[in-house]
Amino acid sequence: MVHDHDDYVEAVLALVEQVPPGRVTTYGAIADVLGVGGPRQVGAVMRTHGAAVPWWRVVRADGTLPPSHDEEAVGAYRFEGTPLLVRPSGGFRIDLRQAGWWDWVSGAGLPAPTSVDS
DNA sequence: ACATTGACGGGCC
DNA sequence: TGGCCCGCCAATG
Repeated sequence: MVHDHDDYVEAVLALVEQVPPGRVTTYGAIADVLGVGGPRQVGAVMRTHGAAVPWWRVVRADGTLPPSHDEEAVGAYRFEGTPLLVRPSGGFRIDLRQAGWWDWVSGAGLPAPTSVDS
């Protein structure tokens, strides 16, 4: 049960740890699974406790990179073979269509964000 | 109690 | 695709 602050933090980190290499999830998806709070709360947790988990596997809903440390994140993506979409503008973003992960062990049931489809 | 802020999201143009 | 605006939710000053 996610009642107090500490439990919430642990719940978030636990979900992030389940995301396998080469795949990513979003702040919103995590908030969705937890059923409480919102994407911003998840972001707040990652800001302070993200270092303890593979934070680069948590991106924004549009596939853009998590703020800061994008250099490190890119290295990790190349190493893990995370599907990326290169943009003419020079940057890139995660290809959520392929790398998206919302299939938590039996967190079950909670539907994937509709924004993820084609 | 009110205003501001943020590792966010979605609708619109 | 990209930028802008508004809604969200909790923490802070």
